[in-house]
Amino acid sequence: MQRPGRATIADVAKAAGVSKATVSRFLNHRERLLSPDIAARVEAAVAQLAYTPSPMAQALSHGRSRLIGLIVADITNPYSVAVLRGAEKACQEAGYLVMLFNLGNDVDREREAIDALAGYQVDGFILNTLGRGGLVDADALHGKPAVLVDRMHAGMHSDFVSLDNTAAMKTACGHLVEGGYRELLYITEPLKGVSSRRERTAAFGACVAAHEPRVAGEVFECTGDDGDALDAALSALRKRARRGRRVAVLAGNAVVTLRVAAAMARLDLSFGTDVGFVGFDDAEWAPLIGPGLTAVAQPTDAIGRAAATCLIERLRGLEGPARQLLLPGELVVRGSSAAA
Amino acid sequence: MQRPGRATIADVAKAAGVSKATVSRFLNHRERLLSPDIAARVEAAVAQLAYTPSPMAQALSHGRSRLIGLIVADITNPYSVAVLRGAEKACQEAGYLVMLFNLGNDVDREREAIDALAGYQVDGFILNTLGRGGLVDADALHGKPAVLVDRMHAGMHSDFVSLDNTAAMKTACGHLVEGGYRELLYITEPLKGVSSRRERTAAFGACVAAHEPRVAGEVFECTGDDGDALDAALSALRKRARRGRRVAVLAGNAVVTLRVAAAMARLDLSFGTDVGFVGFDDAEWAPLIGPGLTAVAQPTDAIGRAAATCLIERLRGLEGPARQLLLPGELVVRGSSAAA
DNA sequence: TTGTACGCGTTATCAG
DNA sequence: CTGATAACGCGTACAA
Repeated sequence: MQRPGRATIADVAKAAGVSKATVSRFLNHRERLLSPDIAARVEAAVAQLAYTPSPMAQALSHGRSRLIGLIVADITNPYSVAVLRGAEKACQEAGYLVMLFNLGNDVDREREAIDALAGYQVDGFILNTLGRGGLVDADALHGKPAVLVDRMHAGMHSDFVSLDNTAAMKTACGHLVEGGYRELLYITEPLKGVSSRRERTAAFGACVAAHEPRVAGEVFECTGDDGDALDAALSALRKRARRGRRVAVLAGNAVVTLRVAAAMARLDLSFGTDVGFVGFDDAEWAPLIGPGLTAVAQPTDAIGRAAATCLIERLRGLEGPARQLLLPGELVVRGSSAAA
Repeated sequence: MQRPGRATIADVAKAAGVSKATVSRFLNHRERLLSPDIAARVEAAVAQLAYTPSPMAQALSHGRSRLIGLIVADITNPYSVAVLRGAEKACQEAGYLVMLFNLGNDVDREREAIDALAGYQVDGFILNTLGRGGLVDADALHGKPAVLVDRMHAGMHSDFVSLDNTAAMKTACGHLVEGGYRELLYITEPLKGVSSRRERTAAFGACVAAHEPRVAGEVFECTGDDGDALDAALSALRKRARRGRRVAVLAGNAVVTLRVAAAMARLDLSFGTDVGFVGFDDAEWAPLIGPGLTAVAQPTDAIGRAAATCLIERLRGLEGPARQLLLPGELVVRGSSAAA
């Protein structure tokens, strides 16, 4: 029994009557032959002392830590949590541990986060951040590989995993148009150069253009502070509906969906009857609001898994240009987008 | 310029023309006097090379890693995320980093999680788990301190931080009784020995007893699989309301609230008019369901902070018996518990 | 006040 | 096939 920590490789070596090197080889280079009796002795000693190598010491010596740094812009965002969950699962299966760093929406802390994580010798990064706090380039990453999730950073050629925003938006718009909606309002958080927001907004514009002049569309950037502006936008939309032209809102993510739902309640408007609705992100509460909220469900688990897998492939030495994985969303139809 | 990693203490020493020990002292023992010119040289070298000590090597050598292991039963639970957020903030402020391990509701992986984290020399643990997978005692913690959050483990004398369940339940019940509700149904996830669930259930029983025979109460354990049973329980409750005796449901947490809301929709029942409602956990969507869901808001951020602070105090050497921090909840009244 | 030498636990190299 | 030995980066007795 050891008093302080766990058994070390030296303890095992002593117990087995061999050298530390032999023990190390027994564990790491099983392919090379060891004389059977020595192997047996080592194995017994390892088992008896319940020996586990110290990842810290391994990291120091061998260079790899089997740690993956996951940086999230805002852990409050259910999307991020869902992705994190998928990534964590994949990492654990591959023998990696995740170190989480939450930016709490403080853009400037991204550099700090990377440095802190790099200090612990993480083998690579999964980044779900804005990437605006001081140009996160390959250099700032301390030469370690990274995978970007949902948000592309300008001038960074890392692997990238995300929802296929263009296709998803096309599906959502198509569904509404088919259901008879003719005035579409896309509500998004302020673009601020966030790639996913820009992509969705651009795709929205393209969809509307494809149906013009039968369909009209508008974009509204919605901040958290200014509920009045949102109310105004919604009631304007409602008023603009004339001659049976039905109106609908598309929400850029779950946060916006919540804001829209609150505004609808304030204005005493009903989903589906007064205003059609489709939102990105299918939250657990989506079926319970009004007649049920139609949503574009993101394959968050798959996105997280893909990000982790991608990164681990790189860690295993995969070379080649940056890859882009765009995963398809799924439209979950509920009462809020009922046809005429 | 270093090719591989960052500058090491040796690089700084060389650049300043001193020994590694001097550099180390300059950083760690500022109180002791160093000759001013040497100090200046070291300082300059440190700045110029942008030197940062490797936490890994520090951990290996000095024993402490400035890492805190946070083990969560289920990261999908918004409560856990909120607590995590508070804990993470406090940790960062104190210079600690959080390593997250998510059990994904797999009880048996708790031991695995602790061992993995201990391998990385975490200085202590924050545990939000069931504590049933193989008796997590002080021994299994590798001698490191721990703080329990929300769920007490049997036979473990660690610090404990949680909502004051008894007081919160008393407030919730009192509010309903005062509002004229006379038939109360408390719906909880299966108790399974989870301390917080048991406490709330016990407190519910006590509250009902205090008002008997004016008020009647019942407890229903609601699994995720069996929606029919929940529907039956709800419609039974509804039927049992006679002679103007109003009925209400209390939900043990946000997950249950979601299930209840779904069941209410299936049965075409309305919150507030048909059935009163108060739920534990005030989720962001609570105001948007029906007439707004009355909720017991937990001080999740404070709980997380308190847990982290508690642990860090122990890490700094605080002795003494295990402490219990019970933080008060806040009742947020909305339409679902409207008075007669 | 500063430098030397060693230990932390592991892996890799190089002899044997 | 196996055993010394030198890193890895840092803190700290101990010596000067």
